[in-house]
Amino acid sequence: MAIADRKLREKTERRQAILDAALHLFIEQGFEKVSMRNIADAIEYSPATIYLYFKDKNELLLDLQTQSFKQMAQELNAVANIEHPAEQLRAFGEQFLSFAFRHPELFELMFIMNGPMVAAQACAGATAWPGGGSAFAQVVAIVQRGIDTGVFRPQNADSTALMVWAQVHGLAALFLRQRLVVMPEERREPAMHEALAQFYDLVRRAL
Amino acid sequence: MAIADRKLREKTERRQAILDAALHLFIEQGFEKVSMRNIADAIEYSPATIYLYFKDKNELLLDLQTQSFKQMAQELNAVANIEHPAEQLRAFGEQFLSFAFRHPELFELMFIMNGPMVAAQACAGATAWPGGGSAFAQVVAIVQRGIDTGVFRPQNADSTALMVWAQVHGLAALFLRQRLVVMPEERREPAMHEALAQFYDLVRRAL
DNA sequence: AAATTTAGTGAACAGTGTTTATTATCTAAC
DNA sequence: GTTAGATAATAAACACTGTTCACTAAATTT
Repeated sequence: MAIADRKLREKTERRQAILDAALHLFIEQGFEKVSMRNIADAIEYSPATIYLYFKDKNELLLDLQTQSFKQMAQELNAVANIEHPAEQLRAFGEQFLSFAFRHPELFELMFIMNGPMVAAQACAGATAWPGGGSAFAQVVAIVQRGIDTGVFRPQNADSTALMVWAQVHGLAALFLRQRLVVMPEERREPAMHEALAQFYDLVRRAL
Repeated sequence: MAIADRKLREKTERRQAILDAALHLFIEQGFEKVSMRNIADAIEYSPATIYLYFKDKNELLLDLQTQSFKQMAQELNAVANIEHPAEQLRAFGEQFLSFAFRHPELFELMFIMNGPMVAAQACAGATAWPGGGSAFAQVVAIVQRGIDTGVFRPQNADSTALMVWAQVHGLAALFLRQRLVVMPEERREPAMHEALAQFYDLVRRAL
């Protein structure tokens, strides 16, 4: 069935073309300023065509979110070979922040926007979130290794990982959502990195 | 000029009536499902009337945000009389989380939404954010007192305060934005409180 | 009593996400 | 090779959104 194969291939190609165009627009102009019609214009199709490939806008966003998580996972692999767990956590945090700064729109999609999560919970059961799941598992693994090797004191690895995740997410989210206007412009980025350094100092001293 | 006084009073009263109606709707139905027309319906005025009292929707949101910060400040006063700085920080964190859980819409308005910050930066200079400013100052004050009394090791109080703020904000934001679906439903709230407890354990041991 | 300021509105504009009836095209069976 | 049927794409519409503006009616001042 060569014809059916080609049809399927073309279908997934067009689907990916829509995703690519959408991501481009979102990154360039931000999520608030890009509509389904804009995306349709960019790929030179009718708006209704997009709905042949995606149930709705949220599903499109979820697909982009999953792609973004893959990209982040790839970038976070840079910390995979650091032996000391505390040092590895520190590197992870800085890599995470760096990702958030270099790709603010992707960060928003992955950790702030509601749309993709609505789609995730609609399509799968209440517990399935492929992208975020593996990202969090990465943190849990680092913490667990720290506990297993006796570097960290015994603890619930998942709540410790949550503490780490909340710390880095909190810093990035407060900054990207303009909540650091409480401090003078020139102090914002330095204070973030100092806060992160202090946090990992606490981890190294007392975890 | 008794008439002018009455007019001014009526004007601010109607303005507050709009804010009250809007807040009610937002809390009940969420920000995404409430439009300017819905608010106008609730107060039995035309949509255009709202624009006689607010420049645009963002300005209305900013006013509600400022009110919300006042409410939170009031609730956070419960921790004002705790002597030990580390214990005070812990109580602050739990009070903060409690507020976020009891008033998820207000939390969203204060710490996540873009709209109010757009209005804030439009009406004032790039550094004015009355609501958030005093909230953050409260954390800085606790930390500073800890440093001054020799309980905490000397540090930049603002970056330490940022670390604390990011921790509690991160936990609340991840939860409220459905990012804790990575763990089983029954673990989510417990893991949050464990993470917070671990964080303040680190603070007590090593700050 | 007339002129003027003020408060409020209906209707419109340009945009949004989404659905549906309709058309054109490409595939499969006779 | 022609006809019946699946597939792909669309134009047009629906019910919304935030916002503006010409216009009316009432209250105040002269």
